[in-house]
Amino acid sequence: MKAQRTKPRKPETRIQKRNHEAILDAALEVFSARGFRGATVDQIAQEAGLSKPNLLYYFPSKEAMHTALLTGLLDTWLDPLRALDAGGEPIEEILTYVRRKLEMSRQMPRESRLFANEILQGGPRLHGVLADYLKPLVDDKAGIIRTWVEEGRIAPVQPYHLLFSVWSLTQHYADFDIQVRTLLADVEPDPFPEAERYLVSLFTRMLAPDAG
Amino acid sequence: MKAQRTKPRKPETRIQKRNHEAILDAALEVFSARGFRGATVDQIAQEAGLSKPNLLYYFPSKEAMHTALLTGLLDTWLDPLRALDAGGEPIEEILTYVRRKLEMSRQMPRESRLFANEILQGGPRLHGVLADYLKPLVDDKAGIIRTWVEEGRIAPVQPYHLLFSVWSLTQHYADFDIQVRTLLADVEPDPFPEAERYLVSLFTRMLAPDAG
DNA sequence: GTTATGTTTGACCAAATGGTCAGGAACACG
DNA sequence: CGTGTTCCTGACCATTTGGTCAAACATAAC
Repeated sequence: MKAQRTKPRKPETRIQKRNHEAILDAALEVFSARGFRGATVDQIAQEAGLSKPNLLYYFPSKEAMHTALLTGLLDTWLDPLRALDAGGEPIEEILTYVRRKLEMSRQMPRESRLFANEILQGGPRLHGVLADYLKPLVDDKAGIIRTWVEEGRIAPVQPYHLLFSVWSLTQHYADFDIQVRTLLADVEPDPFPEAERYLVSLFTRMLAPDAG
Repeated sequence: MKAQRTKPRKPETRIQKRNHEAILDAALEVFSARGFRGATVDQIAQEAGLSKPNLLYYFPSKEAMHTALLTGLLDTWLDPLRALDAGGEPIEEILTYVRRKLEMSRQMPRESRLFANEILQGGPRLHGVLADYLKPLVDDKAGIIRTWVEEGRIAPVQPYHLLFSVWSLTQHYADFDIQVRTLLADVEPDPFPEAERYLVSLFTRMLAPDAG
């Protein structure tokens, strides 16, 4: 009790704030490009412009940096899904979701690859989050989609697989960026404009409710 | 000349064949689960039931095992695409392609993850293959699809993005297996039957040529 | 059986890597 | 200023890891 009197959480110093941010940004850069095991603390330190012992002054371990990244970014990552509104016009809602996810693949490819790397390896550092945090959200949104189907406002689809398809189609442009760009090298320098057209068309056609 | 007289490639011993296979299978298991950097030679050795020095008797380095895997599996991996036939019925050809790719995700998830891991990291050990080997094939098949579009036999789509969508949608079920199974835990124990129905429906609706 | 070839391993090495620590430098604050 | 706190670093350590090697062991062929 008395021990708790002194401020339990000291506010961050100016320097702490700057360095925490620099480190997390560097860690995102390196982890997303090489995976957890493939990244070295030295690489992160160099990317952040700090010394290795200095990194470990701010984070107790490599693992801690990784965890801080995953948990810190998950919210942002799921924002577009959270915005899916049961009260909106179904097809427009889903198209907006697709557009926002694609935009995130364009603007935040490192985050996409960070999660992809993690899940690819069986998500050892993510299992809990998947089941406890992601699943309830997905169950909720899948329920919304099921309702839309039952009301005949979109074509009949399995809601979970619809969500999977949005994820895979949009994140593909971040996660497999090199492949996409290699194959499109002499066709389109920037894949995203055409990707948006393609995906909007795909979901529009697939979801259009059966006439009659 | 004279030096070449003695058989340039000795035929594989019985033991060599057995161990080469055991090692490559073990390497596939470990590399696909942990990535190149995350895999250790010891793990592969244990998985193969051999000692580490013994592995390195059959392959000169960890890198060599990885390369042998990638190049050896690429052909199999691209078989379904190669089978896409310009002379077939367009939508049926594409649906067959989708089904075969999905079947490969089910039967060969390790191979899928191996490639995914590699491309995710910028494909340092795959760049050449992508440009020299995959690209010509994809250019060819994209040409077929473009022709189908021009002939009005399928709805207008950007051929490359159509191929990307087949890849991402099908491989998602192998690469993100844990996520898929976690989210579907209390819905469907085996995601694949429903996945096939969903994907067939998706591509059927999207590709149906415009009436009139 | 002898010999040549192919196979296996324990012991070992150098480099890389995550992490520690004692002490020094910079800073905040009275 | 001076002093307590925060910040930073060079040197160091233990472990892991890819790879080597000499010598032992198995196998096939004559």
